[in-house]
Amino acid sequence: MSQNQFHDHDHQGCIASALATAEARCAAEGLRLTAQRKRVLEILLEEHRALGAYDILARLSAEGQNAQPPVAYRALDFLVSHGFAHRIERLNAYIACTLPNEGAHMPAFMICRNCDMVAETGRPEAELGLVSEAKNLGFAVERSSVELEGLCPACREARP
Amino acid sequence: MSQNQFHDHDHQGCIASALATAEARCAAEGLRLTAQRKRVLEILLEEHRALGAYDILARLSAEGQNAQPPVAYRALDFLVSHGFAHRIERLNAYIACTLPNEGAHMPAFMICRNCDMVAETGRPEAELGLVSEAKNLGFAVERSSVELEGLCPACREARP
DNA sequence: TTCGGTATTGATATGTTATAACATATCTAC
DNA sequence: GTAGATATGTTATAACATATCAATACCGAA
Ligand SMILES: [Zn+2]
Ligand SMILES: [Zn+2]
Ligand SMILES: [Zn+2]
Ligand SMILES: [Zn+2]
Repeated sequence: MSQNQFHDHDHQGCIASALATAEARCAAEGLRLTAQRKRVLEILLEEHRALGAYDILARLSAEGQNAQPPVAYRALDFLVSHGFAHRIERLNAYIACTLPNEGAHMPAFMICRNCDMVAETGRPEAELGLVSEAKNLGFAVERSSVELEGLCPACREARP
Repeated sequence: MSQNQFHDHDHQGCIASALATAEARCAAEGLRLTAQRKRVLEILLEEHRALGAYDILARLSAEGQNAQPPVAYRALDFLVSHGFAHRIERLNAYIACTLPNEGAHMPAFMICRNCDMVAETGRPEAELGLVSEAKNLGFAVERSSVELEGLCPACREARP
């Protein structure tokens, strides 16, 4: 994969590699990547955008499944809790992790307000600063949600 | 106000000063801090916790107003868009700004998962790092949401 | 292999958060 | 006072998420 999801990249390879990683990690860790969970991950991987649970349900329904809300939420819970996907709080939506090899990590997201694209950044040095800043105040960070909203490179050029 | 909201402080003064600041800024900027907006801000200021729109509606109803959802959301939109309150994405809830003098700013929040207290930190150096990191990727940050979840000082001591 | 516990799925109902749409009231400027 | 803009009242509905319980699939131990 190229530097980040805002730039052109071999997206079929991007999907295949994420799926392969998920299968390998599940096998290694004794997790069950069932058909439903895998299908939801595939749906998330199709685009570098965040999908709502009901978007996923709509896709499943289009494939003939009569999927009800718990179906999507259960699969998403599995994927999120094991680090194969993330929840974007600002959008009430979900996106496949682009760094599933790293296991649990503290991602940061850039959300384009124009085209809805979402890119995940790797290990933002900055975040370590935040965590230690919190520690100085006596607060023990367990999870973080860092989401930046703005214009992606393509949309910046299109409407400067 | 003391260093942050996790520690004891003169909360009546905390409320009064935030209200005074809001009134002053609205006067200076030609904004209308109407009775409803002011009341919602007062409700938010009562505690250093985030309240959902429907929590606010319940308080308004308890005071005799038959307030419907748009009443809360409109007041919250006003308060948030002018920097008197913030939305906590992770909680789908709202909290009064503790730094209303600074006008628009990029806050970071620490959310205690045990007691639901929320503290706002001032100008986290770290965040500047995130923004410049995004810039390097060609992404123009316009808004940010930085929310840390964990245990506040009091809850850390209570259950170590 | 069969049993029994655990994890997953199916299905229905409900809870929670947020906005659309349109009417009415209030304020401000002319 | 009238007109335009802003704010509020009111109803309905969209969008997001979970509770509950029954049925089935899976997996290791007897
Ligand atoms: Zn890709
Ligand atoms: Zn874009
Ligand atoms: Zn206070
Ligand atoms: Zn606490």
